[in-house]
Amino acid sequence: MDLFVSKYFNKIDKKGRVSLPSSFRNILPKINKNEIILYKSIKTPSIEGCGVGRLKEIAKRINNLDFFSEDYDDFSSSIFSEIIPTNIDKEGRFLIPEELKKYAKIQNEAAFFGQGHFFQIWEPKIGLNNIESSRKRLLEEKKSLRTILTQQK
Amino acid sequence: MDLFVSKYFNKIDKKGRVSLPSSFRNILPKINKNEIILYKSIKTPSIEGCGVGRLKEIAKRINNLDFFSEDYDDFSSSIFSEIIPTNIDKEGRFLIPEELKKYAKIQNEAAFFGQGHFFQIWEPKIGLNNIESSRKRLLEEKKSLRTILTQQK
DNA sequence: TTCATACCCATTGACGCCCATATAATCCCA
DNA sequence: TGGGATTATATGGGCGTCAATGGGTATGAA
Repeated sequence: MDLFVSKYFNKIDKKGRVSLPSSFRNILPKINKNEIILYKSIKTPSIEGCGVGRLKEIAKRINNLDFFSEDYDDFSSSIFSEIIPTNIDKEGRFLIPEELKKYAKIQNEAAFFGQGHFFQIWEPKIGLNNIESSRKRLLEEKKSLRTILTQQK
Repeated sequence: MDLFVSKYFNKIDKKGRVSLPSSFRNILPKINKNEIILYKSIKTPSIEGCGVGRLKEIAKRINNLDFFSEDYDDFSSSIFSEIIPTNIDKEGRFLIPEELKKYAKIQNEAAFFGQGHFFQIWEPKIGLNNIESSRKRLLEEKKSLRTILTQQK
């Protein structure tokens, strides 16, 4: 499995350390296997993270936006300048920067949600509520959900 | 036969392990033959499962959506975070995650129902009742299998 | 010095791997 | 073709390993 999937709830210890779920660690490329990048989610009060390789993908997507649009400026400045490279220790733990912790209202426990090519870190209750709302929105638009889930190649 | 078909009733042992029916195991691709993915059924109190190949298809489709759209967020959080990859041991057994067991009210025995490209896991009595009601609904609405099978899209 | 962080070591519980057995299915040969 | 022998499947249990977590200490920057 080479995608970030599933949910994990890990504790943050006195020193501020938290384990990146083992299955997430295994997805990181062997080179840079002890580094992830973190940044504020644009649309939600959560932290997003991924391996360093993913950064290039994001850059490409932004670059495809119209260079003179407001979106371009907005994304470009809100993403790149906000990115925080972070090291993972030998036990697979890392420190969540204070600013990001505050942004996501995280205190003693962090919820890790797989999102395919990246993952999110939430305050557990807020995160679960958000998943609930996303799911409701999708179910209301049954047609698109069916298309994605049931299409055969 | 490369489809999940038929019904099986297997016991869950003290450690929580249950055998994936042999005929289901044989359908899994040789690569990834010891991994399945599980998730809550959207419409019924049951667990659905399939091989990892199917997930990659879905991931590809989601990734093709507009990266900055709400749909993208909704799909990725409702689908990827709900998916639970699970390993199958050498004897062909796996663990049903607690959360899913609770969702499907499964305790000591699990019913496996083939559904073609995926399968469902039910609490045996609930599952059998569901089949019964489905059958009744079909009869009451006087739909014949023939009607359904010959319908054009 | 003081604070922050990385490294090292320890603990606990869960899980994977291995081996064993019973029952069922299949095979094979006289 | 009958019946013993082999194989497959479902199931049970021991035990080592790993993931998550906690804490001590060294290192380095302010």
